[in-house]
Amino acid sequence: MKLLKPWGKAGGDLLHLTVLLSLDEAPHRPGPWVWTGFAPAAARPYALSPFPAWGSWGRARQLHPKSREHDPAVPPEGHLLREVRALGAPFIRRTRVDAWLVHSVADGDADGAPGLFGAASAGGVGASVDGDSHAAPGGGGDLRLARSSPVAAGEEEKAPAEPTAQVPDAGGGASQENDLLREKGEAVDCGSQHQEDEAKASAQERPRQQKTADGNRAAAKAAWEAEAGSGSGSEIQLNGADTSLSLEDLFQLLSSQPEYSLEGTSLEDISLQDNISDGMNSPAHIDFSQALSHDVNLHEAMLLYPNSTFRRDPTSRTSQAQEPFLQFSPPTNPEQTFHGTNLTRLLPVDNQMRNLTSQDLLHDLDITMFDEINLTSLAIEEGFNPVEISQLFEEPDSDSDLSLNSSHNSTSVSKSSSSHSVCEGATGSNSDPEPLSCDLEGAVGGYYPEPSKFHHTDHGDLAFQHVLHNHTYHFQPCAPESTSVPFSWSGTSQKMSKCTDDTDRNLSRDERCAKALRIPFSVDEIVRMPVDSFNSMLSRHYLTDLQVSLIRDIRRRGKNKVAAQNCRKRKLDIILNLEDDVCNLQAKKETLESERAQCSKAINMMRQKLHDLYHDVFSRLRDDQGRPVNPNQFALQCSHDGSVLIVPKELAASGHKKENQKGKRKK
DNA sequence: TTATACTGTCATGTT
DNA sequence: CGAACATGACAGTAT
Repeated sequence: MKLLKPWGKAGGDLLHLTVLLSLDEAPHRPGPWVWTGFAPAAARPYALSPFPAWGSWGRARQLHPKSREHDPAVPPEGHLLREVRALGAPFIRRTRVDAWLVHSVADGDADGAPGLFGAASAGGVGASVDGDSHAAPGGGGDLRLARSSPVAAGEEEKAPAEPTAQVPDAGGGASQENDLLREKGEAVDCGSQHQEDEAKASAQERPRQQKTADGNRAAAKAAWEAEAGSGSGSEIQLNGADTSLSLEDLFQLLSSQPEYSLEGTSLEDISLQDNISDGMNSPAHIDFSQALSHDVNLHEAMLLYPNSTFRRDPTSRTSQAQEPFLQFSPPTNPEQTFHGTNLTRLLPVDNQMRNLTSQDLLHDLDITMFDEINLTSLAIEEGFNPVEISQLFEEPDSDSDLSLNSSHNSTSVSKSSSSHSVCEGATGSNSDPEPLSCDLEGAVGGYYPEPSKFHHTDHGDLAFQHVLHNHTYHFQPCAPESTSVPFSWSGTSQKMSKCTDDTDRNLSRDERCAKALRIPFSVDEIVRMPVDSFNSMLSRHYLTDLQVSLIRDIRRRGKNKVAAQNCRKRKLDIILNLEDDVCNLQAKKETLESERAQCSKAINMMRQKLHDLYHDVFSRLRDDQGRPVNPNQFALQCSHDGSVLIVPKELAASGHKKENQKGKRKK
């Protein structure tokens, strides 16, 4: 059994609620085993096993996006839910994440290695359903799958015997799943192993939980458990003995589709409303059906204010989300917040209690967003424009852009070991995330045609240092060298931020390097300029060696880039032409073969006609005595003057030989 | 996770 | 001889 992990671009992507499939590869039970989960929107096109090796289903296969649209076998992106429906509702309803988790833990995943969505957790998307909760420092992920797993796993085995512990409708699905598990020999393994792991997990985790969970949270949790345990008020009783709303349960709920109403219990009726959004004003409750069908961002749902509606605008979301955090003092230790150790502290107390389950869920979903939110909230308190900060945070190139657009005292020099070019490093670490450790000494110390453009703002540096002093922001994702490169925060920050976003986002490495070294020509000019103009240009301007070197490198690389493009285009053309030639030749061959067949057919027809005519003539011939001529003894022979003679076959044969000999002699 | 396509870059040879 | 060009190979990224 394999779980399809979400992958793809994690950074900055909003978490969308979608369905993730996994395939059951058991050879004796072909067909898909469907699991559900969360995935970044970017993973959706691949949610149907893009790699044939991953499953026997093989319906969807990896195709280049260009070719995918031509392949009817690959379902369009928007049809995933329909595909899931087509696979059968019971499997969808009976999603079991914990079973996999048990295996994962047993395989050594308990140390916090990426689990179901652990891989994405590092990038911030999909971070965790699994839990990273295992590894969440400080026990932030105190709501673990494993917590409900033992019961779930036990239930996995006991499901047929304890149908009451299931969702009213889940009995059928449970039995089917149990059957599947038994066939795979995993159910027992799941159960036993799961309980062992649960014992370990609970032993390790609970003290941490007790340390980290604040009183409100504990109270809320207790209240919830009491309520759920009593079975009253909860329209869906999840996982029997363990009455807490686990992630797995949420998985089930969220991944189920509203039309599969869980035996008459639609998602809208699910007690999640009572427990997740109960604390909020009622209009803000999460509409899971909408979420499922419209990819509503879960964070939006979580952060909804009573009078808010689902918004997709990140800006509005940011500004909206920051409000609750304003009520709190900034965490004294940013690390604590950035790693999501106690995110609930960022929420108001009342919401904290009410959003317990959603907090737990969403904490695991995307820590990155919380990082962003924390940063934003902190920045607000520092008097910075949250939008700018958000942009900086989101901007993958913000490091380079910042260092490029602001004045610098110095930066590290990074020269290529293989050449004299500056800003090397793209080869090893391509484009955007590249450190861009350009040598700016020449830029700072050299002469520039437009020195007025440069404004060094000491107070800006001080402002940033102030920020660094108070909050050690971790810009590593976007600014590995930011600590050594002070930049202007104030005054020009707005302009800078705008410039960063609007103009630098799509700059190539050479363009950014050229900008960094204040080279007064565009990259396009440098590359396309004729060599004479280029040389005269270099001589006309006072340029440092570094600038000249960079310019020549830019020109060389630009030329070579164009050459490579042309070369590839040419190669592609050649290949296409060859393919065309092959097609043409094949068509020609087929044509010739058909012509040949037609000729053979015509020849045969002619031969048959001649044969018939020959016999017809003979049948009409009579000798002197009026008897028919025997065609075995005589033959018809055409003379040169057109007359037809009847000759004995022996003479005709000798006559043919003589003619053939004459013909050969003539030749 | 793996396969594939694309792209930029470098080294090297050719024009 | 140097510049431009062509191309194989490699690495990184996107899908």
